[in-house]
Amino acid sequence: MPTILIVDDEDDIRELIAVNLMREENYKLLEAKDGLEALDLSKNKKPDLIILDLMLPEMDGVKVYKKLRDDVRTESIPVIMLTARGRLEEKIAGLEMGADDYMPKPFSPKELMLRVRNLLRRSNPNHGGNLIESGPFSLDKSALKLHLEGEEIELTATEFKLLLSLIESPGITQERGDLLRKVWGYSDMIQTRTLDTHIKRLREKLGGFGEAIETVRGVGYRFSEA
Amino acid sequence: MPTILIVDDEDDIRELIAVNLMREENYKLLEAKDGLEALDLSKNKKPDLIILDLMLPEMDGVKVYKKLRDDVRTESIPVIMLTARGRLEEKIAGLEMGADDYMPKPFSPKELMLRVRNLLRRSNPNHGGNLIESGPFSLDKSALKLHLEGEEIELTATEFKLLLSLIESPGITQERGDLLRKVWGYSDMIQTRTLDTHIKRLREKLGGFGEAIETVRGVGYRFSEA
DNA sequence: TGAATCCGTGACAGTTTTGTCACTGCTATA
DNA sequence: TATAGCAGTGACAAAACTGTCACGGATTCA
Repeated sequence: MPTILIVDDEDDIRELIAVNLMREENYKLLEAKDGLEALDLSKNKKPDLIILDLMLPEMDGVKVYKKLRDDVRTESIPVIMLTARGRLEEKIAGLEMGADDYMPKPFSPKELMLRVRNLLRRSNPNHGGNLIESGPFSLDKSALKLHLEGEEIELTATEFKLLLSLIESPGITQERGDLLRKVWGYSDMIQTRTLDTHIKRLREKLGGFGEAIETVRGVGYRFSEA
Repeated sequence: MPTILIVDDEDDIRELIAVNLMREENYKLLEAKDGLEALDLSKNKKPDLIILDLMLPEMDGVKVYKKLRDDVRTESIPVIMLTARGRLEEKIAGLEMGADDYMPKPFSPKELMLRVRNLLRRSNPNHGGNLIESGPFSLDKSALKLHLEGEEIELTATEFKLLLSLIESPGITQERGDLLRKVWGYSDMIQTRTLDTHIKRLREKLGGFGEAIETVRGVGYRFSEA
């Protein structure tokens, strides 16, 4: 759950952004009205992303940005700059400073969402090693959940381990004994129907994508990325 | 569960190794009596580690080793060479060829175990991104288990997610709301005793190490690596 | 085609997990 | 020291999870 810091002196703009961010994703928000507050929050709460209006009272956005970049605690946080349309010099200044992205005002909330999502993905690839992806499948090892085409699918602990075992070796047939060992810790006991039952439950939860788990008769199962 | 290929023409040595490997760890074993069989198995079953006796009928171990290294499918598999004591020329030849380790015969099973474990750890660091370690804690994201000072501790799905959340930000205090969001997906509902109860259960399972989860009164909890 | 295997499936009961609650104990502050 | 707020704890019932089994369908091979 990434934390996003919104820095703008206009209440309604902060509100607009906040509402749109909260709608689609599970973000945590921080807000700041001026540069000093922004710098303070950035150091103490360390957001994953900053949305920074360049027009600020007291200390302008460019100054804030430079101060952020000068501190080891904040230098790597990606920043999206908000700038009034047509103020080209600001835009150029922003890009030259190495800003990660900028948005001219007035902006489309949808577009902002997309940029936020992209930047977060870029700066935090793989969700800290907790995401394993294969085709449309995205397994979250920290939440024990599966994301499949935008849908979030709850898995039980056993289902999760089983799917992870399969998905970690795409295209490779895993013998029944292997899977029983990996998931259940069984050392022998091949003559059990437990594996089949759990495969069935998994396939059910995967809906149409259940076919990604292929049966290899007499051997075991294989995950094939679509 | 790593696969280990034992290559030796003497039945009793293979047996000796097998028995010792199986005793302490959860390895899967393959066995080969001669060089041809070894090469065949290496390509088709792809072991994570090979224990190779240099004295083999037909094709000697050095030749087998060279062939392994010449094939992209097997070149990165670590090899432990077994060599008769005092045959210094073999020892040197082995090391020069880039062998990963060697053991003079007769060898101590215990020592062999240690070398196996070390090599596997070295060649497969982090268990493929599934291990997260902090002090004596080692969380296995694929098995949903905790290893603590050699002991294996079973965790429920909720306990696992909670401990992972804490352990991923060592030293950082996480607010009650944050943890509730991360682990349970609650968006508000701070006034619940659920978190406390699960913290208690976790601490119990951690035994003496339960103190690693510190209470920050009025705020939340913090994991501190010992 | 027929026999033998192997796999898919639905039902079910035992077990484990889970969240809640009431109560107790602790800590900070005045 | 008194008080209020917060955290720890044990018990409990509901819910979820899990493994097993019997049966039926599918596949392989002779």
